[in-house]
Amino acid sequence: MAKDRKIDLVILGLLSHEDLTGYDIKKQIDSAISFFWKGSFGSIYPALGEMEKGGLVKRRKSGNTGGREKIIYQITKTGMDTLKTWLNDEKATNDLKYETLLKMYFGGVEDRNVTIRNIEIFEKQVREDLKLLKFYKENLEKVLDQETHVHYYLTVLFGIETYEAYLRWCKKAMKMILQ
Amino acid sequence: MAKDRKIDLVILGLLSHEDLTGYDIKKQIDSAISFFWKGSFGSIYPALGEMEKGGLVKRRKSGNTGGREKIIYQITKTGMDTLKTWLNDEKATNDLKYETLLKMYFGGVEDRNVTIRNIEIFEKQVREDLKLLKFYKENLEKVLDQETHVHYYLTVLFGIETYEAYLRWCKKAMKMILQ
DNA sequence: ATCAGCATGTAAGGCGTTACATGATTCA
DNA sequence: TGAATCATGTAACGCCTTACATGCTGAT
Repeated sequence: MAKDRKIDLVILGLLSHEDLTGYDIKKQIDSAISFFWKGSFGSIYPALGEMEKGGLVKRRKSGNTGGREKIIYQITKTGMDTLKTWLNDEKATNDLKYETLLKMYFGGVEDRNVTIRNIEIFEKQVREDLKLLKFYKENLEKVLDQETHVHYYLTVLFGIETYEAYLRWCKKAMKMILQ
Repeated sequence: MAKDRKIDLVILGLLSHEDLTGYDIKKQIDSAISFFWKGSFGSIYPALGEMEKGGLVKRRKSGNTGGREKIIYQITKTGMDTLKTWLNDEKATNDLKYETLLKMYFGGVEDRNVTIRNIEIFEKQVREDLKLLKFYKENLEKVLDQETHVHYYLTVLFGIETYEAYLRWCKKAMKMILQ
């Protein structure tokens, strides 16, 4: 596996639950984990190819119904070991880039209305995302008896907790700027 | 200026307050804004060079005391305009990559002790960072009368608010896993 | 017929990190 | 004298995004 490429682990993680096509992987990244990770086709397909060469995943014989090719990938024993090794590795980098905060930090060169506007834009986005996260939460609560769903639930809880913190900050920040 | 390179804006933002060397810029990135933005010499020096060509920054005549060269950069009128245009631009991408959450999401393939350990590692880091953020907060409160410091203060408040949310999540998550 | 969604893949280019190369100054 | 800090810069390499190229299937 490539040295530091996290997309490989994301793919292995998804494949550890069920066999998927590259297209399915993209869809799952865009829905369930999109608020804390991103991935594009241009990174997924090449990664799948290299991982196949490396023996981390393999193609499953697919019942091609005469249509366009459709490659369903399956995780191998080696792939599963790689995933577990990573889970047990104590180092984890959380790489956060808030352009919004950059605009706060340097906002002093402009009129305060600009900063106010930037807080409003952020707040609007956060409210929308939070709504979605709460929807996920409700759905997961119906199936929490299954072990795997507890892990999904934890990430959703994380999202809700931080997004609510964002909203509290918006309120405080607005108050400070307006006074 | 390069199309989407945010390091340029960071540099312009820092130079809008005071003239700095590339080395100074790196130091400021590593201290004040490190919890929401990163930057290395390998990106700062080339960016400064290109921005000079583009007329966004210029070299200030420096009193070289016979020692090693030391280039002090100054923001130009064009640079200031670029900075302001960016501040007024409504789009801002907050790009978050939490490897910790990835490990939560896929934690189901391993024993729950692994997930517990990963939460503990995260919590330890958060506690340390939070201590530092609170130290910054106290120092800023002494100089809050100055307009610029209000903007710095806002980012620190953001950090504290979210890091405290992280800790609340750690507690909840631990409880869920242990039950 | 045509459009959205399914499906795979490549190419160009941008951005960034790490490691390396170089050398001065200051302090123990 | 040696280490830490100040100071600038380049080279190699890796990773990712965007845009493009291609074509099937099913619904309207």
